[in-house]
Amino acid sequence: MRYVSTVRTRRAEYSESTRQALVDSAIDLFTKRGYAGTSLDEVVKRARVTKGALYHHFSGKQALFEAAFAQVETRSIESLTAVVTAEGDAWETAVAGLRAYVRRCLEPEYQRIIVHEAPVVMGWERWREAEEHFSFGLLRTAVQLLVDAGEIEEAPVEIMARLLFGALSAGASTIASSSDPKRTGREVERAILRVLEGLRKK
Amino acid sequence: MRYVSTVRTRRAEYSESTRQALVDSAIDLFTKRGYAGTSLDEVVKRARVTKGALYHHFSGKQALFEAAFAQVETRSIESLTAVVTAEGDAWETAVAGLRAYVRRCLEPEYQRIIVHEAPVVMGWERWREAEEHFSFGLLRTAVQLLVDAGEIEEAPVEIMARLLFGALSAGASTIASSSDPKRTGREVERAILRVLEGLRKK
DNA sequence: ACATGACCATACCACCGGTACGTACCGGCG
DNA sequence: CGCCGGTACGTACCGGTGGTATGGTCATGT
Repeated sequence: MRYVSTVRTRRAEYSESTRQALVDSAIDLFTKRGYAGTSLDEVVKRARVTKGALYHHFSGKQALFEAAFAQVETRSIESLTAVVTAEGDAWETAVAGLRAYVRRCLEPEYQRIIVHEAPVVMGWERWREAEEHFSFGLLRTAVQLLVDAGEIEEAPVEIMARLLFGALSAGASTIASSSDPKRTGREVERAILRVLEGLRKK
Repeated sequence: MRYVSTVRTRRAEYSESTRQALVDSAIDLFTKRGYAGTSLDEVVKRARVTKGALYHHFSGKQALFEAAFAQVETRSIESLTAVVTAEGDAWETAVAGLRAYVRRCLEPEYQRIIVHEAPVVMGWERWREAEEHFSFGLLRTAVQLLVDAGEIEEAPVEIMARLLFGALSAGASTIASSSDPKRTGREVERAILRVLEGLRKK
């Protein structure tokens, strides 16, 4: 069967719908119980299909996770790019992007799936590669913009972005598990800002 | 049977030996294939015992992992405390400790078990609690010492230590997966030093 | 109209973590 | 020395899970 781009059959919509239901179910369960803790039986049960449907759309549990990963990341990118690519002072937009990213890190689905589970489930190398097109890629371009604008001193952008990424993730985890997330959130933001200020050209 | 502290029966030595063999086997396999990827059958096979022995010494796979975790961390602590508690300039010893820690992060067993797998296997909260007595506790005291010595500006030590911990882990991962680890190692060290210098009081 | 393939359900298998239970053997005691 | 209690395992088995094999249904191209 050839899918002509102009047409969109009803059957194709059904198929896409079940696929989407599977991914949504997966995101929900992976967030709550983690990768190892969720069974495919439960995923298909919530999506009201069977494993036959799952294995038709995905090659396995791993692939299902990667689809969930991509979906969560895509949702993030859409809102973040708007912030980072805004006009105006480079430093200000960078700080705004930082705040936005920290907020996103607080969402349970991002916290669990992207930050914590993905590196072990996908393997660090593959995770790194995937992140090039998503959050990390955005962060790196943001750092690059700061360097280009002469705000921070010349440095290997790749390395700096990696370190910042790690610090942000750790900060997000700290906030998420804090007994007073609001307060901790402010402290983390202040701390990261201080780090950035330390890197800033005088 | 009461174990009098002065005596050490031959039987007890055998038992301790098999326990140690199990932990060693676990460390080896967890490092190579990760937690989910290693089966208990293989662990006991390499240790030349059966699951009966394993479940006599440990309550389950999770407990075995935590034993491996503790062993790897204990090995690290011994060498690191020597560096950090050395006499001399606070700034210098902190930098030396940093170098030592980055080196340790490059060991595959530390990289995989402590940095990557532990937070998901043990759960972030429990991992955080355990790390209080190990690497992270050491890092935090190091940061505290710097603050006390007036080297860096006042700040929530807990938060700063968390961020540094995350940055260090990310740096270590970057080095480990680099095509030119030596060069990347130098760059990461320089980058982290620059971050620290940025925090330093003028 | 018929073949074809997309889409999905059902039944089943191999494997893994965990449990139940049996056993060999050491160490103390009368 | 004989008995006994408990430790330190080995063996057999179970429920559940990821993955596969097979078949059925229905839209769509020819």
